[in-house]
Amino acid sequence: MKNRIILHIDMDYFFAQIEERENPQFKGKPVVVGADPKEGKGRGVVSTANYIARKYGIHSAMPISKAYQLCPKAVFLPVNHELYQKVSENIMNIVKKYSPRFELVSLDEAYLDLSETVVKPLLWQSYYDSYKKGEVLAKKLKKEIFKKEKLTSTVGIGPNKLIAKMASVEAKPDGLLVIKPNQIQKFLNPLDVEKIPGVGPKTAEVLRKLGVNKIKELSKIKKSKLKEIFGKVGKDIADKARGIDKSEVCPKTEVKSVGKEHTFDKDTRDPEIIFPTFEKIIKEVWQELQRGDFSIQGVSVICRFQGFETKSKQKSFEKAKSNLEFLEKTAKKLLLELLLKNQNLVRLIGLRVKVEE
DNA sequence: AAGTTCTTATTAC
DNA sequence: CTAACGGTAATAAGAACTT
Repeated sequence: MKNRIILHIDMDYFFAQIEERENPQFKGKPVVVGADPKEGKGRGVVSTANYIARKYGIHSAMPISKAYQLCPKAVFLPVNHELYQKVSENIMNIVKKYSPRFELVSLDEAYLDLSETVVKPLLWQSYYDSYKKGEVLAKKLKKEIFKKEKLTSTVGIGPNKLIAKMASVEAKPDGLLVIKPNQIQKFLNPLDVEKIPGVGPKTAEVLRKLGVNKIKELSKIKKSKLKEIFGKVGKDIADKARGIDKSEVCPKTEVKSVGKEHTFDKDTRDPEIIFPTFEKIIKEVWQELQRGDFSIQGVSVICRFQGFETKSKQKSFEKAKSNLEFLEKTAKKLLLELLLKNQNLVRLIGLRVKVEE
């Protein structure tokens, strides 16, 4: 299908909005969902903050200690994953009804390919008429979700996943933004390069040093030049700056690795803390592996030390293994090697298993 | 020299 | 005082190693 219409839906400040819904007494107050702030000594990060909290400068992924500094009187709540999972299922069951071409991105995000739904049925209509139909559909979807779940969402619509996603980001909260093919450049040009999915802080910093801040400037750089600087992703970035994205809605990717990690309350070197924690991690990863018919192709152990220096050690196997004793033996050996080579205090330990099938 | 494995970095939600 | 930074997963690049 050449001319597609893709919809991206993103729930507004999802975790925090659910908490507001469940606890009306929080309405009007700053709400921060994430790690325990522990009077400002917490080690985790903010998962989601409502818009009132954001006015204090609090945002996702911010250290919870900083969030506490910015607004100690905010309502701080732990992540209630079970609840959000359930609400997510309810919502996604609604979203799915609007097109069979459905792709779940995370608990609060999904794509729909509306092409079949909205382009084909009336052959006499133009591709542009279909955008109108898409917009009507989006309004209905938002309304249905709000009626049934009392939660607001934002929808973006465009000719591909990239534009749909970027449109929804610009439109939130409680928004709807439709970008037709002839509006792509106008939409992208004034946005910061970091608005492109795949351009994070590091890439943006390199671009900034080249005097490139806006997507308009980025789109003027030759693809070959970007490829030179950023390698394979440079090519993608060049396409994205021009609004080009051929990726399909749906393909559910198979699991390639399963892992667990844990950050200690304090940096430590105490074997009475480190090893029992690691045993637990191994057991949990093994549990997770049992949920599918996985075989172990490789084991990698991660240690983050004081000062955030992160080291990993891995071992892969020609013929896949599948027994707990082997996993334990290999993982412990790798951890020992890491700890011997690095004498600093340990902040985090983790285990990741490469799997097949 | 080529192919595989290991290590680190970056990104996203 | 000047940083503070979770957990899970994918992917890419280059180093380090086998063969």
